[in-house]
Amino acid sequence: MAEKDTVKDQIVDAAKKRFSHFGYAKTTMAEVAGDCAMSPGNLYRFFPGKLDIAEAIATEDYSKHLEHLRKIAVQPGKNARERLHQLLFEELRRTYHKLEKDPRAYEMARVISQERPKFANWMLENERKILIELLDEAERRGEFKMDDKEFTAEMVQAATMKFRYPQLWSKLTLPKLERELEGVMNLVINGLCPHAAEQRRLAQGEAA
Amino acid sequence: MAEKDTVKDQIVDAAKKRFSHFGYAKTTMAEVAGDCAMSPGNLYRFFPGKLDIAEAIATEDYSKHLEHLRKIAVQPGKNARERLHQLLFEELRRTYHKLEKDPRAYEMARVISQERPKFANWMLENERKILIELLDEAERRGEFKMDDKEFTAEMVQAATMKFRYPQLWSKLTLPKLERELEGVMNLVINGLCPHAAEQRRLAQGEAA
DNA sequence: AGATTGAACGATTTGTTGATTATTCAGAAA
DNA sequence: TTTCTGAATAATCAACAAATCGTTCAATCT
Repeated sequence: MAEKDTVKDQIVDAAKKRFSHFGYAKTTMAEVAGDCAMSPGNLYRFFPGKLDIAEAIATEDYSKHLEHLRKIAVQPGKNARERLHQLLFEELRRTYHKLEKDPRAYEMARVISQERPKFANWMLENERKILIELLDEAERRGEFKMDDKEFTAEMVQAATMKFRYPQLWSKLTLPKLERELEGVMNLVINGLCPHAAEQRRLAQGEAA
Repeated sequence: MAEKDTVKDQIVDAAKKRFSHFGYAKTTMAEVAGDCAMSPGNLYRFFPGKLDIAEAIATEDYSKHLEHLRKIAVQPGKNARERLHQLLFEELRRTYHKLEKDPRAYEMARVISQERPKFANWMLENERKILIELLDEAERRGEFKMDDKEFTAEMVQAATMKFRYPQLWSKLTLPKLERELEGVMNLVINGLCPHAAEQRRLAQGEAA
């Protein structure tokens, strides 16, 4: 089993190099197998298929990102608004830069989310868990107020959908996207209903 | 000029029949011309190209829809929350049903928004104007409170982006989309900040 | 003159072929 | 037995040819 894991890692490493160098479509299983000094057929003892290797790479990469987000969400010395702000902006900037400068990453993101819709869903769920923790703590501290935290987290994600895979949906530049995300975030936090003016001023003062 | 308009209408009518029957890609300019008892070349005295005929059809259809939305937005005897609710839901249901049951409509929507990004933008702008009027009146009546109405309208649109061309972005069913839109709308109206409880209860009571 | 045509042109699509590639599996190696 | 191989297979892709179609415009008609 430990043996298997190191072989899997070897395959993932070889594939990672090929994919990022030549792209997903342009690297063949035979090449990856060759890099690992094994036959193409043998790859299938470790992965069900080519896409699963790509998924393993994406999972590994994404897990690191998740760690990062988790740290942001529990950052001490910052209020919930600030942490939510940083969380959403980190998400936007990461995917924007990743897909912007790296056509290989873009290709892999497209293929995986096309062929494995479950994967995109799994990412959303993971982030929602972090979001729920943040909301939960914020409510305990009296910063936010909501009925159902799970549902609210889902709605925050729905409202910020546009900023998740920005270049799949619009051709907006990063500054414009950031301006919009800022606006949507304020809308979601403050709402349209008129309420205590000091609360609003307080919150906006802190965000700056 | 009046002459030209009736010929244009004739062309649009013929194209509308063909497009909805056989699809945009599968109907040729020669066929449309034949239906109008004219030569293919003559079509170009009335429209710059095939896409522009499709755009004319879409514009005509969309204008009716806009009228409908406008009526909803100024509906007497309903508060701003209710009218905003109906506005957003009407938008969701229309596009959902239109694209759901009619693959031809889906094809045309895809082609136009792909080749004429300006058109999708124009639709957004038109709806934003309605939204701004609604927000403006709501603020005057003290129902909503915001800094910049234009910007807020833009943000409401950004937050509800997911529900605009629902099937281009997700495979969710209409009931699930409606549930989400309901949630996002409440979030946008009430916000996350805690505020007067009676306001929240009042608003939710009215929405039901 | 202005309006209209339809053949001509270039771009796009379609159909076909051959090659490449992911995947499988019967058997060889360990 | 268990691990691995590599040829066989079926699916996909690439390249090329033929056909189709959107668009133009010189010629024709009114």
